[in-house]
This record gives sequence, C-alpha cells and structure tokens, in this order.
Amino acid sequence: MEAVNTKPNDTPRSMPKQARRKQLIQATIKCIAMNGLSSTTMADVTQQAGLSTGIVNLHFQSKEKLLIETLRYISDEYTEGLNKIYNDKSLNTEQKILAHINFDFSRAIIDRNKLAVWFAFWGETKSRPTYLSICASYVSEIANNLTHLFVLLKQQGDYSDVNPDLVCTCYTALSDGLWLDLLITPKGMKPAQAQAVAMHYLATQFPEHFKNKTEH
Amino acid sequence: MEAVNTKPNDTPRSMPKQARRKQLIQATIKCIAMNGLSSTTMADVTQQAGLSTGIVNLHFQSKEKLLIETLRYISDEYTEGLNKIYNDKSLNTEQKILAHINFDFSRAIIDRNKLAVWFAFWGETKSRPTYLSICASYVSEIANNLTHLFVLLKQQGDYSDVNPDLVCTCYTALSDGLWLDLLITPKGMKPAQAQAVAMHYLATQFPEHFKNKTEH
DNA sequence: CATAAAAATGAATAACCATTCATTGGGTTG
DNA sequence: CAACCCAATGAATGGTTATTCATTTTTATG
Repeated sequence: MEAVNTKPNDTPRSMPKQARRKQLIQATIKCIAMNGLSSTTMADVTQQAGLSTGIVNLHFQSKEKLLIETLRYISDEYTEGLNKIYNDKSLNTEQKILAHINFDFSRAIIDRNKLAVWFAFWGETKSRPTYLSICASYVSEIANNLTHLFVLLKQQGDYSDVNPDLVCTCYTALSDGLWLDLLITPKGMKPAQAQAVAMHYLATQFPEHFKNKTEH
Repeated sequence: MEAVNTKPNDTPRSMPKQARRKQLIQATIKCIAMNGLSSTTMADVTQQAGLSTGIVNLHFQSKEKLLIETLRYISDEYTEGLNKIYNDKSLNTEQKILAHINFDFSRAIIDRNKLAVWFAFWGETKSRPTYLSICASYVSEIANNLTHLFVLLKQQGDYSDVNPDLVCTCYTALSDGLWLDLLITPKGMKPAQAQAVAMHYLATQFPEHFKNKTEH
C-alpha cells in the first residue's frame, strides 16, 4: 500500500490496479471532508478522481466496499506509522514514546480532511459491524504496543505508582479528544498546542523523562 | 424543552407542538444510532415515531432542519445539565467538579445511541458550518465555566504549578476520547472505568482534593 | 502489426428518497 | 351540535443515486 506510484497524471491505463484503488480512496477522503459522509455520492468520488461513472464498481464492486476500504486505508496508515516507530531499533523507550506523540500530531495525521473521515466512520460504527471491527482491531493493536512502552519506561525511574494500562488508556483517549478539538475548533486549537497538552499529561506520569519536553 | 410530556401513547392530536417535535427528534436519534446518519431516511424517522410520511416537513420544514434541531437537542441537554451544576449554590467548587465528572459519565450522557449521534455530527462539521457553529458554541461555554472552577480550586491548595486553562482543555479532550472508547469498545470500556480514568487525571492536578476519590 | 486481454467509459436503468398538497378527521368554540 | 380550525395523513411527484453492461480505448503478446 505504501510504495505504489499514484500520480494521477500518468496515462490512466498505465496505472496498476492497486494505484487506481488508492486514487479512488483518496478522492473519497476528499469528498467526505468536503461534503460529509452522508452526502458523498459515487458521482462525487469519480468526478473528484477525474474518472468515469462506473470506475468504482469496477474496482470495488460497490460503494459500501469502497467506504470500508477507505476506513481500512486511514487505519492502516496510522498503525503502520506507529509500527515503524515501535520496531525502530535505533530508538530507546523514551524516544519511541516521544516519536509516538510527534506522529499523533504530525501533518499527515491531523490533516482536517482525514480527521473528518475518522469521525464520520466512528459515528457509523454502532450500525456497521464491519466498521466497528476495523476500529476495534487497530485500537487493541496500538494499546498493546503503547502499554508495553510504558511498562518499560516505568522501570527506568521512580515510577512505582504508575499504572501502564491506565496511562495508555488515558493517553489514547486524550489524543482522540484533541483530534476533535483540532477538527471543530481549528481557530482555537493548533497542532503544536494539542501536542503540548498531550505532553503535559505524560509529564504528570513520567516527570523524570518528560518534564520540559513540550518542544520535540 | 425539558418539562414537556412526550408519551407517544397520548391521543396524537392532543400533543402540543413542542412535544411532537421532541418525539420526532428522539426518533431521529434512534434511527441515527440504528442505521447511521448516512442512511437515515425521512421514512425511517416517521416510521420509528409511528407517524405519517409528511409529519417531519410539517414540523421542521426539511430533513436538514430536523438534523440541526437534533444536534441542538443533544447539545442543549448536555449544557443544561452542566449549567444546573455550575449554578447550584449548595455545592462548593470541589463538589461541582465531582458532579461534572459524574454527569459526563452518567447514563443519560453516555448512552451509546447518543454517542453515535455526537460522532456522526462531529464527522460532518467540516462540511456544515451550521453544525460547526453549534458545536463551537457549546464547547466555549463549557470551557469558560469549567476553567473558572479550576481557577477557584487552584486557590484552595498547594497548586501553584497548575494551569487551569490547560487542565480544562486536557480534561475535556480526555472526556471526549473516553466517550469514543465507550462507543467503539463497549466490551472493553465500562462507564465506571471511564470515569475512573478521568478522575485519575484530575488527581494528578489536584491531589489534595481528588486522590482516592475514584468512587463517587 | 495483428490479435487478444484488460481497463475504462458513460448512457441507460431501476430503485430510492425528500417534499408536496389535497383530503381527512379530531378538538374547540360559541 | 354545528361550524371552524388545524394537526395529521399518505398517495403522487420529480429529482437523485448506485449499479449495470454494451461499447470503446489502451496495453500486452506472439
């Protein structure tokens, strides 16, 4: 999913299947951000992609499947970014947690188009088991990895009162809530400020590591 | 909006206008929770309410206006509940903050039907200025009141390092993020647990007041 | 270069959906 | 109880939308 060339300028027929799917998914993200999930039509998506009417059904069979793949796309982008950090042997525990925060509030992630897509799908999870299971699975994957980092960091300081599970739940919820602020009060909440709030919380739990580190 | 009798069993014609509107809004909430905002139709809503086809247009003019009133309804329910706490002269600052948390995770608020509605509308804010302005206004109203409570509490202990604005932002985001957990991982996250996480954060800021208070 | 395979097109279709409005009938008033 | 008012009804309407598939265009093959 990562390495595929997606320049829509290429002669259309020269694009491999996977790239065309990616192009359509990205068009879908733009349409959901611009018009809302509830009034995103197939015509909107194909027009946004600069392609013809039947193209989505050709590549995804149905609108519903396109939407599922769109959710999977942003989920994967998020978890893959984090997994790269978790698996980076050149980083120690503290650095991995810092990288995690940086990633959570990086350009690619807190892009308001994508935030709108996240919330739109979250709003539908109750009625769509498929959406729910995609969300539930990335949530638990990240929770496992992040909790483990907190377990490791706990051993590196005077942190006997710290509960890694609790900190993971709290940090994750906080991060999601800050995303909401970035989405609905873009004037009032800037990315750097949101990141500082997240850092503030981590500093309450791991002061020896994260006090006075709001800029990294 | 509060005191109106809504029993749909009443002889239909006997219900005052306001009550019929409330009935339709509640039917809308149920439909959004059951089918998602994107596939909630006028027919769904009127059927859910047990009324006839044209009823929504009679009372709300259009579907769009029904949706706006539905968002306003859950916003008002939330802010009115909090304002009652803020204005309760029988509570001191600490008790008001405790009541605030209790309210944030009370049955009426964390009902998954309503959570689904919140997230559905949040997902549409980017494309609907009306939704955005409703959300932005309740957010700022609550932030003002809650920040003020933190300012007052700061004076009641050794809290010179506490930043009330930051704590308000952090608590609010945390609370929203915990709502997401309650929505998408209902098996994993229980209301009492979510409330304990919120309390855990407040205890980091106001330990003299909130340590060992996870059950209230 | 001819031919086959694959990808893309877009007009046509059938289903769906929000809205309208002529009609119905319960409630109120004098 | 008659006459009026107005909430409610639901069949009809016109616009929208997802999906299909016969046709066209491009790429790959020998």
